Amino acid sequence: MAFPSARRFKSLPPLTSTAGRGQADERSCLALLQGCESLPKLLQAQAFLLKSGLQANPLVLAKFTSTASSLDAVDAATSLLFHPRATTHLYDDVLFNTVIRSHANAHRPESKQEAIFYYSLMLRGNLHPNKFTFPFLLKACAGLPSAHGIGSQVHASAVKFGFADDSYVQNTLIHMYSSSTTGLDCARKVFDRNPKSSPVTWSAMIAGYVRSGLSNEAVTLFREMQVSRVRADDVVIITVLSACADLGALELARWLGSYVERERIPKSLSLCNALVDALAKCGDIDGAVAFFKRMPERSIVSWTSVIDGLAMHSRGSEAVCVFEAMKDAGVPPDDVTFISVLTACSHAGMVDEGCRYFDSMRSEFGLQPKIEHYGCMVDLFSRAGMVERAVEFVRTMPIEPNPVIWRTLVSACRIHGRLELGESINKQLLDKDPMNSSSYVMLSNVYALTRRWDKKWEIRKAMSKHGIRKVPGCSSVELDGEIYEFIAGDTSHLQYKEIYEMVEEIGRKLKKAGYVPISSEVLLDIDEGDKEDALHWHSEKLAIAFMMLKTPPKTPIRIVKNLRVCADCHLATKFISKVYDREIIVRDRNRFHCFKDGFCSCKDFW
DNA sequence: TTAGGGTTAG
Repeated sequence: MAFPSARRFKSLPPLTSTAGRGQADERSCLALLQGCESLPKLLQAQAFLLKSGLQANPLVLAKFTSTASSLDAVDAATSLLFHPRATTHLYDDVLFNTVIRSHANAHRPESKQEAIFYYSLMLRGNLHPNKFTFPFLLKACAGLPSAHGIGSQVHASAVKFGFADDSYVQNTLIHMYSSSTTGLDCARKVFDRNPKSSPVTWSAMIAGYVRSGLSNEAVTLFREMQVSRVRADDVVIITVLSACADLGALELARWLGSYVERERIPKSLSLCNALVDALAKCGDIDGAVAFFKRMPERSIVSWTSVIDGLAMHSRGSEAVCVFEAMKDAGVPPDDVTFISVLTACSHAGMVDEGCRYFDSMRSEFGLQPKIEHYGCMVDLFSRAGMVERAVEFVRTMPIEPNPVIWRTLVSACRIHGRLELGESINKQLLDKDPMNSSSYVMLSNVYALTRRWDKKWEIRKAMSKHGIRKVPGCSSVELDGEIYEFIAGDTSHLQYKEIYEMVEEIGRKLKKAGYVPISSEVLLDIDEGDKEDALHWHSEKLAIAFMMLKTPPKTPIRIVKNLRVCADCHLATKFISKVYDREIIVRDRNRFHCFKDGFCSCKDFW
């Protein structure tokens, strides 16, 4: 058989011999390849293989490719395998599986594409795939942006060769299809057809929902799994915990923590990390820190999760302490850690510390700041009211600013009363990024603040011209293990009349206590009385009223929002926390607000 | 040689 040459050959030293040298050389080659993890070692082995003429020995080649852990090593190994002078009649399915697996496991989309290329090479050489081939191949498909399209072709191939019913193939099919939003229905079809006796099948489908942002569906499926009495393992728990983190489902996250203890599920490092992350993102930062402290082993992910959690809760100085402890423990921070540390400084108004840490990325750790780190710095200056400095920072930064950075600046201008500057930046932003609804909403806010209703009307027209709609505000709460969602002005809830009456009652009590609604938050040119009404029905107030009705006095109320808290809801919630003596913990789009005794943990700084 | 997961600016 004749294989076309692979596309990316490294230049290889000239061959001194192509003849096999017998068993002794084969054994020494295998010994050399044992534990051959690093690239220099692999290249050394590669040279030895060529020298001894063993580069076409399938046993040696399979070993060679399977030891290749880094991308460069995979390249080096395959270039040797498909060397023009390699003796191709020795190629077999096992060898190709090894090559496909190495490429499927490499973290780079091009490598996944390569895996598929080698499969086509295999078929062109009239080699038949075996049952191991498809799980590798489908995993490669899952990593591609066009997973659904290519994956279904591979699926058809698995059917043709009679391996589609294998349980490993079925589970990887679920994973592959659910890796793209368009394939979620296909994944569910495969899932529904399966016996579902293994936790692998369940976690593949549950994770698919989480990846598509359907965490509620993920939790529902986990409950079905409980009913069907399949024992969850650590991977299932990790997946469901990530759904909890997304939803802010604290009760469920805590329940999973105790389930792990009760069922003696192995507390792997990843599982512990997932629990720390979920507890922090669900608002139980003290629980997260306590669990983190008890962990027998900690990775960079554990440290970063805890720093990030503290940052979200405005506990900047504690976050910085943990960061220092991490360095003392000999764990060097990476770029993700720095995003968390800089966020911590930003949310706690620690400008000097933030600048120092930003500089230390390069000077102490040799890390090149990315656009996200520049974004953190713009946010750091902006929140602290240093608008000029933020603008200057953007002007001189060595990377092209992206829309996120421009939006951060616009928002700073609005909060700190620099309306003209904000307006001009916002207009540029709309030119560059005309399809983003938040740019329109922000500019519309500026016009509302300056009472330029005609301009606001133009914005509304521009939005409808582009077919853009404002994302509706949504607040959710967890009660007895159920998640209840509220959307502004929503009347679909069964008890909506009671809820609306409660909102009215709260409003009356608040006014007696001195609350004056902030009506500039209403983006309509209606009279003041109607504006107050519109504010009443913000989703956050509906959620609070619902929990007031449903829980005993003094029970803390936890709310998860999809947008940032508006100024009026922020003020009203402060009053509610005092008047009703309730702790109210709100997770907004990017941080936590803990309202207690009339104050918020963000110190009105968000 | 086989499957499922895992911290990221606003």
